[in-house]
Amino acid sequence: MRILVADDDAQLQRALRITLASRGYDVVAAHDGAQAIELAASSHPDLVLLDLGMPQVDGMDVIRAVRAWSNVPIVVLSGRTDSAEKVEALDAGADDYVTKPFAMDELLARIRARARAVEGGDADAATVAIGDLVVDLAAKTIRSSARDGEPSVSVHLTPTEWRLLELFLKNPGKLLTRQMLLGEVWGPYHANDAGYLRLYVAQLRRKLEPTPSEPRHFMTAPGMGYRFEP
Amino acid sequence: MRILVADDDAQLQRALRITLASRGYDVVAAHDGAQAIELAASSHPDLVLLDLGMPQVDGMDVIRAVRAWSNVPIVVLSGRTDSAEKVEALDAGADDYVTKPFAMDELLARIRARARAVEGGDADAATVAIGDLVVDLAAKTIRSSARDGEPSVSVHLTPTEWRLLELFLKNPGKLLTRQMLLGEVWGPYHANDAGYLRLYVAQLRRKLEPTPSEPRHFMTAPGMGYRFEP
DNA sequence: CGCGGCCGTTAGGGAACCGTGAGGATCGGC
DNA sequence: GCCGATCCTCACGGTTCCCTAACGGCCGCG
Repeated sequence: MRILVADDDAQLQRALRITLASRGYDVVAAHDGAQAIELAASSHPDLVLLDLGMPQVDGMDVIRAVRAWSNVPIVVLSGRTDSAEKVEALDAGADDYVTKPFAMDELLARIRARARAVEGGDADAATVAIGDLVVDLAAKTIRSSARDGEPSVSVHLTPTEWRLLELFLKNPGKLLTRQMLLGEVWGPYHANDAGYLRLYVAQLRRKLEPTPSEPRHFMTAPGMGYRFEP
Repeated sequence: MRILVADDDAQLQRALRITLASRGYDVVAAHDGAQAIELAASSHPDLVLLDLGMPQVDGMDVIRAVRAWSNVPIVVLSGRTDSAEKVEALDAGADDYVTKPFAMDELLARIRARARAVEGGDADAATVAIGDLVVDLAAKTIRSSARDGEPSVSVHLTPTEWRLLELFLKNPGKLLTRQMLLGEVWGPYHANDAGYLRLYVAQLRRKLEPTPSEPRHFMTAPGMGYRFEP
């Protein structure tokens, strides 16, 4: 998820960059309108965070220029609170409008809301790569990434396998105890049946690992549980 | 363009209804949360305007209930200005959040922004090819593409079959859960009647698949739902 | 060296799920 | 009032999935 941050205020620019990066976003920075238009085209961001009050090129022109060739979500930041400018920006193609000063957690929530819309429309987001396979949690599909002319072979997983895989992908690198895995997948009353886990982890390895006998992604932590390594 | 207005304040409700109707929108009114959930399913609105401060059913529960089966844009109205509630509503699935009192022209601009996203999605799926057939969602017609001098044989679908097909075509490649399909087509209270789905998916296959016994486009995902492959 | 615990693997039965056909109930047009 | 279209109910095979059970390999320990 790449976000283009266009703001001429160096201090705010820096704060946004740090905050967004810490949330796992990939941040591209622009310091004036012309640069914003250029980077919106060259860096293919998934979302644009745009300050209207930039020098030289009017922020409104940036919106119109970007909308001429792209449907990327645009979230506007502005110090102006009068509704006239809000209406103008939104009708020019902006998707949301936040007035400064703003609460950072609200801005992040609005960004998440726009990002959610992108994932719903395009299927290219929300995918996780694991080895040569591409996993799309929303669409529940697994396809082999394009290699050596091999046509995209799709892998089929059962509902229980999906629930287990989802837990692994959402906690990369972290140790997942048997108790936690069993509780999340089979409910709190089966927290002692370790047999289920061995079976379904084996199935995931057989379907997703290049060499199931020597797992590289679904590692076992003896006596404790399992760990997923991207 | 149909808008569901859910607000218990009769005066504001009336003002919104008149203003929206004068802008050419088709307005459906709900006066409490339970009615909002019901109408969101039965009237198939293109956008929901939701007041969080309604009695009996919490507005947040309305968001979650609707989001369980529908992706319709939700614009929240609320008197609360603290960012915590904004974050909660947006993360629950709301697309925008406007605090009262608000400027009417700003609200209308935000509604236009959300409506724009909906129409953009529709425009792409004007005509979809599926096998040898060409589906026109806007005109509600299906004809066989030109082949071997065969005159264009048209396929007839019932209203329910159209609603189901529309969902499939708008989410190509994605898994559609039973809950989502049943909620969108038959409303949230029939979310457990899986028999409907089997029957109507079978009808779509019989009418649209070259060999209904071995479907290539309407694939079933056992235990989860169905998937449309173009 | 024998033993027991832990993990991985395989096979099979029972249950849930899905596809299909026939038939009744409801609604609108003529 | 008749009739066709549409929607829903019900029951019956076939398939898929989940769980149980058992067996073999690896390791640490007495």
